[in-house]
Amino acid sequence: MARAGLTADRVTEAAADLADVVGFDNITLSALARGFGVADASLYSHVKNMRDLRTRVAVRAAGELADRLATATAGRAGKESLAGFANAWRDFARHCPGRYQATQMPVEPEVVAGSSGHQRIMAITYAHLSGYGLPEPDLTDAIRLLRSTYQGFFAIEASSGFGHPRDLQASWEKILDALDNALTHWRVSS
Amino acid sequence: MARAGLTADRVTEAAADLADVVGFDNITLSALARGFGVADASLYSHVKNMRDLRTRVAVRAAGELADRLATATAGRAGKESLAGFANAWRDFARHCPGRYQATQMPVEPEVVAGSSGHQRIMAITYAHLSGYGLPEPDLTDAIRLLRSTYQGFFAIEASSGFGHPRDLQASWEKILDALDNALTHWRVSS
DNA sequence: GCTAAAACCTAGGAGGCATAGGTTTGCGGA
DNA sequence: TCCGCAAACCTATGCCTCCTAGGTTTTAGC
Repeated sequence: MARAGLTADRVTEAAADLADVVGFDNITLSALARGFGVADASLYSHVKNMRDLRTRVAVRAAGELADRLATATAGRAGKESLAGFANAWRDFARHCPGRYQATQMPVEPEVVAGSSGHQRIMAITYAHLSGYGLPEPDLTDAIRLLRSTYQGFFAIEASSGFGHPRDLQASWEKILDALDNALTHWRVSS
Repeated sequence: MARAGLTADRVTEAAADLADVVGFDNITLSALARGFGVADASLYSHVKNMRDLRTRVAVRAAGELADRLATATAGRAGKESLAGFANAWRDFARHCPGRYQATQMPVEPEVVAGSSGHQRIMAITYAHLSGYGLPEPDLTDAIRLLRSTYQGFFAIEASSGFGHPRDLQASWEKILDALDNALTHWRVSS
């Protein structure tokens, strides 16, 4: 009978697609195998185990996110760069929820070191704030603020956790204003 | 043989304790049953199913968090209130990670409506910012900013996601300063 | 002591992860 | 062209988890 032509890459891609549908926490080797018309055990030739698969998805998703962030911040500075970065990130979280969740997965330092996606995200994050002229360690503090705010916002948005009737897009824009303001008037450590 | 004396409440408490150890996403009815020296099926007399158990833990944890937030903000205003609120929340997230995760669980509106913990958290959140004098809808926007930032920070902290060597406590204090500043100089909608 | 509800049991099915070890497919080289 | 080998895929199996059905034992109140 015709073979499915499995590959670690194809399995990873299918897992990422599945994650976008059912959530990164709910992907299943069995479901993937069913999708390929293959027995569960067959996947273990391409992926070490569940954890390995999730890590692969995380690395792949990080690469895709890095691409988006790069184009969104290219040639921009200041508030424009901040908004481009944040909106690109939010778009990714909304349109590819499973992949986004994957980018938040805790992974070993060795994996991060070997993942160009993770590396590029960090580099872009630092670079896109250069217009605000913050010195270290304040720059790192500021990045931690932004990262926390974005991640929290996307997580709450994804779980429909904002119950108040206030328009969410309006809140989002107000938050970006507030963050820009916080960066502009940042009080540098003595 | 001696009975374990199970109760929906005792099962919920045990589940919360277990969540603090293994993570809210990793609690297991089997593990709880083992802990009580009881068969898996016995637990179904007290909780409907896994989802019901998680919801119960979420409601209980929300109550505990509300207590802490209440005492942390009592008699304070402005920056003091902000810091008290934020630090109490962070303490909770760090010392009771499973319970904290439970408070973030998406629950049906009916459950929220019937959970005094969830209601009190919302009330305290709005009340503790009264000193900044923000009108609606800006107050809601500001609260969404704080909530996002805290939730994101705690999640990243819990997963050891802050890789940079910069002292985390220092970053946290800097972030609180920035948030206080953002609230103090908030630009109200026209 | 009797009774009814609450607490707990055994049995069993469905589905998920993972390993061991065997079979088929397809491709490069003699 | 055919051989052999590696990759792709298989069956069988074991363990864990959730959950249901239906039965038994304990406990508390009258």
